[in-house]
Amino acid sequence: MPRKTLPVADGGQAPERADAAENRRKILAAAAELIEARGVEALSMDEVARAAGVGVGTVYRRFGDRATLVYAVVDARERDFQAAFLGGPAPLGPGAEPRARIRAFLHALVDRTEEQLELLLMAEMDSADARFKEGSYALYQQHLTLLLSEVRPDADAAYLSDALLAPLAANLYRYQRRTRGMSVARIKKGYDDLLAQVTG
Amino acid sequence: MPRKTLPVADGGQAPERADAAENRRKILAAAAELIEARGVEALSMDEVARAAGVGVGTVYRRFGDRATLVYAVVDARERDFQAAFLGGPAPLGPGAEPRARIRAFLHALVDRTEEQLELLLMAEMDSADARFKEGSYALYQQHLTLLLSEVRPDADAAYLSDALLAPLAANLYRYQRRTRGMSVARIKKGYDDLLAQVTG
DNA sequence: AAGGTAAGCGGAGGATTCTCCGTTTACTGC
DNA sequence: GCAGTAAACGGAGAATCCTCCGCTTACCTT
Repeated sequence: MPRKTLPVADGGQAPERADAAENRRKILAAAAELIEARGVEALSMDEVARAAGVGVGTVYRRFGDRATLVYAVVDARERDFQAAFLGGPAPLGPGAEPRARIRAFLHALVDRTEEQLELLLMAEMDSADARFKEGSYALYQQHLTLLLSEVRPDADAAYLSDALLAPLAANLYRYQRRTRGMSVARIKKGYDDLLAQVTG
Repeated sequence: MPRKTLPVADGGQAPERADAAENRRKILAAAAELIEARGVEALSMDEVARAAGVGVGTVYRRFGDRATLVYAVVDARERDFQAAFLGGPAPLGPGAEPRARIRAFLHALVDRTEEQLELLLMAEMDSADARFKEGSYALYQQHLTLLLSEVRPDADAAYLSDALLAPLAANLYRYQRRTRGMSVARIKKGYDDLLAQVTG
């Protein structure tokens, strides 16, 4: 039953040979281009392999599965956002008080979910844990945990940040927007209320 | 590209012919049995069809896709839980004060997520919105919204209940439990803290 | 109770994802 | 340089999901 076999995360980080690195670049570029051109829905692994000029086996060795590949594309697109909250200007970046940074961070995250919705959705659907394992989730969660622990040192900041990021799961977000017709403003307002309660 | 085509929810509710209803029953029973016997991972639609004694096309006409079928099985298993919070004894059922009911409800939901994790995971992965569209999510969300609006009439209860249910998404829950090693108790405690803040 | 019709049925086949493993290639130590 | 080895490559093929459409059947109307 080859439908899905979650690839075991290999603990050791072998330094990756030169040809392998080159192929990773080619594959990533090809995937990004194909998505740009025809949408995520239409992205097939065979096609990516052909466009990148490698065998399909190579695509799978580098990226494990579809979801991981798509997340890699998302990540590449988000590099600048990540730089912004790590080292950019306040209130997103350092300098502002924690409460303000948390708020700015979550609002920004709502915006990027809105923008990348299609991609995120596709990636989430293909693999149960690519979102957490491969995507930038770990980074976001860590960032939020740190900020929260400053504001509420008594609480389980790690759990709390999971809980605050959870409503941004692509499938829920899409359901709220498309099926229930909630506006982006309403979602942000909902977050504000939540934050007002949680961060005091 | 036939990988996925979300079935359009047909607004009209044609009353379903007798043979169709019978086949639905047979398919559901076969699916439940196969899952029981060999796990969700190994469940193939062709196999379900064969075990139920119908064509594979019939399975798809009745249930649209894998996710919907799996959710139907989950729902069948959860009938009693649903009865418990709708009409059972307090604090889950009516009679207790809203705050206590909310707490009992979420704790119970954590337990059922723990129990049905494999099934929920599989169903979530196959379809982006089967969880919301087909599963009992709507019921849970409605219930929670009602309780919340009693406690916090000023807030956006609908959004808030989405946000409180979001951490129970199977993929996040599994990640917390398996990869990060959080205990069930810790998760419940996290909820308690959240509730203490949100419901005052 | 007979005829008409909308709904249901079945299973072959297209499309896709991912695995497997024999062959090729980049790096290391001498 | 050169040989040895671990890593990477490629693509055929297995497994699966879901669609399509010609045939069949339950239900309603008269």
